[in-house]
Amino acid sequence: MSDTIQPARVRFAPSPTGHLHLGGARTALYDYLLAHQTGGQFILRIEDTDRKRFVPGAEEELMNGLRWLGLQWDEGPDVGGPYGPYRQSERKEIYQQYARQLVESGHAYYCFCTPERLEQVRQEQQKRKEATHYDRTCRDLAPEEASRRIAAGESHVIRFKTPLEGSTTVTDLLRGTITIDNHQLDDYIVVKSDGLALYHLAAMVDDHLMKITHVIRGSEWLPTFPLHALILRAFGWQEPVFVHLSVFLKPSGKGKMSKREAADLQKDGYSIFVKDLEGLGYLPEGVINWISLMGWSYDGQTEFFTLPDLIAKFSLDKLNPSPAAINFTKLDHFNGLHIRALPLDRLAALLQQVFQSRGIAADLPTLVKIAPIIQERMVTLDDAIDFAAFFFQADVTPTREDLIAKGLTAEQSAEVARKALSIMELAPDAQHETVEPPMRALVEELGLNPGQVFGILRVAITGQKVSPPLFESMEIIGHEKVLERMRRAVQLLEAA
RNA sequence: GCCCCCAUGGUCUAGCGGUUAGGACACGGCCCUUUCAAGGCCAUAACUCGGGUUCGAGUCCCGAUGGGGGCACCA
Repeated sequence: MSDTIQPARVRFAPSPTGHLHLGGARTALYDYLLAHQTGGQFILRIEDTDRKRFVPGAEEELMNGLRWLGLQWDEGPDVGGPYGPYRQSERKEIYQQYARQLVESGHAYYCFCTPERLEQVRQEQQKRKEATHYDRTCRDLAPEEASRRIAAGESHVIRFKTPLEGSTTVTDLLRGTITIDNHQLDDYIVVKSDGLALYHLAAMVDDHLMKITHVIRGSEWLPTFPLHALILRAFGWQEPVFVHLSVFLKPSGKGKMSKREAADLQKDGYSIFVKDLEGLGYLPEGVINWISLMGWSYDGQTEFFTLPDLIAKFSLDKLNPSPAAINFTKLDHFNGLHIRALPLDRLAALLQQVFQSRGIAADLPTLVKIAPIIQERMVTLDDAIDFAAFFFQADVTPTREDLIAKGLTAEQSAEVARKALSIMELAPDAQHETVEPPMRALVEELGLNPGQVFGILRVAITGQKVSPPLFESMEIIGHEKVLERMRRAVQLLEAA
C-alpha cells in the first residue's frame, strides 16, 4: 500500500427485512476492511424506506450479528455520527428536497398514473413479449398541469427522466466499463406516492451526503447501476468507486440457495444466517476467515487470516467477479484452525458457555485442564460436549459390550480390568506419569495390544469408546473417581 | 421474452502470451498412534465448446453453451 492512500468512507446499507446472511456479512466485512485499512470510516446505514417489508427486531439482530463478527461500525443509527440520521426512514424530507431539485432541473417529473393502469400496461407488454416499461404517459405533462393536479390532491409519484437516446457507460471496479443503451432503461420511480424515496434516489443522495468513497454492494444492483450513475450525474455529484460483489451459490455450485435448501442446511448443523452460527459452535474468527476467501484471495497460497491480518492484506483488486458456491466443509476446516489458535484460557471460557447452554455446570479450573487435550480434536465448540461431558458427570454408564476388548472374551476382559484396578489402587495418585508406566508394563505382561487394555480402561473411565487421551483424562478426573469407575466396570464384566 | 454479469479439478482459488497449470477444502492411501483427532507424506482430479489473432492462447477477440442477476410505488 502506498502512503498516498486516501481514507475511505464505506457504508454497509442493509434493509431490516430479514436475517443477516453470509452474503451480507461478507459485504460488511469488505466494507470494514477497506475502511480500517485506509484509516477511514465504516458506516452502518439502515435502508428502511419500505414500511411494508419492515421486520421488527431485524435491525437489532443485524447489529448483534455484525458485533459478533467483530465488525463494529464508526457511524450508525445507534452510535450517531456527523452525517446522520443513519436510518433512511428518518430522512424523508432530505430526499424530497433533492427530488424537487431533480424535477426543477428537468431530470424528473410527476406521474399520476395509477398502479392499476401501470399493471395493465405491463400485462399488455408481456403479451406482446416486449420488455416491460412505463409507457411515459406523464413524461411531458405541462408543469402547470402537474402543479394543478398536485394541488387538487391527486396521488402521484416522481419518476426519473431517463434519456431516450444514446447510451450510458458506467465503471465497475471488477468488471471495467459497462455500456447500456438508454432505451433499455425505464423512467424509474424515485419517490413513491407516500412521499418516501426509493432505493435508487435515497442511496445516491445518502452516499453523496455521507461522503461515501466506495460503494461495495451485491451484483443484483448491476442492472440498475446505469440509472444510479445517471442520477449522480443529474446532480453533478462526484461518483464513488463502485464494486459489485458476486452472489453466493449453493454448495453444489448449481444455482443459488433457496429458502427450502437454507432450511435443510440447519438439519446438518449449518446455516447461512449469522444469528445461528454462534449456537452451532462456530467462532467469529472462523466465519470471518471463511467468508473473506469467498471471492477474494491474497496470494493464492496463504489462507489462514485473522481480522487484523485481513485489514493489512485486503485489497479490492484481488476480488473475484465470478459467483462462488458456499462450502460448509471449508467453514469446518477454518473453524478448527481457529479453535486450535485460541489461547487456552479463552477456549476454556468459551467451553464453559457451551456446557452451560446444555445445562452442564463446568468449572473453569477443570476446563482449563481439559482445553489442551481436546483443542486439536474440535471442529466446532459443540464437539466439546461429546469429548468432555463425561468429566462433569457423577457417573458414566458404559455398556458391558463396549467394555469387552476386541479379540478378548468377557472373562479375559474382566481379568485385565481387575489387574489394572489393582495397579490403580496401589498408585499414590492418578497423575499420568505415575499411572502410565505400570499400565504399559501390564500390557507387556499380558502380551496384549495397548489398544485392548487401554480400550477397556477408556470405556470404563469415560463411558465411551472415543475420548481424549486416556491418562491425561484420568488425571483430570482424579484418583478416587477413577477407582470408582474401574470397580464398576469390573463388576459389569463379572456379571452375567 | 429482453438486458446485464460470470466461466481453471467436486468446491474455493493462483495464473494476467511461452508454467511439468500452483495452493486450499473434500475424497483415497501411507506414516505417526491407546481411541478420535491433529500433524507429516503420497495419490486421483481442471483450463466449457467452436472459431479467430499470434511463431506460440488457460491467458487477447468473436460466437455458442452453461450458470447467475435484473426487468416493482422491494432493496
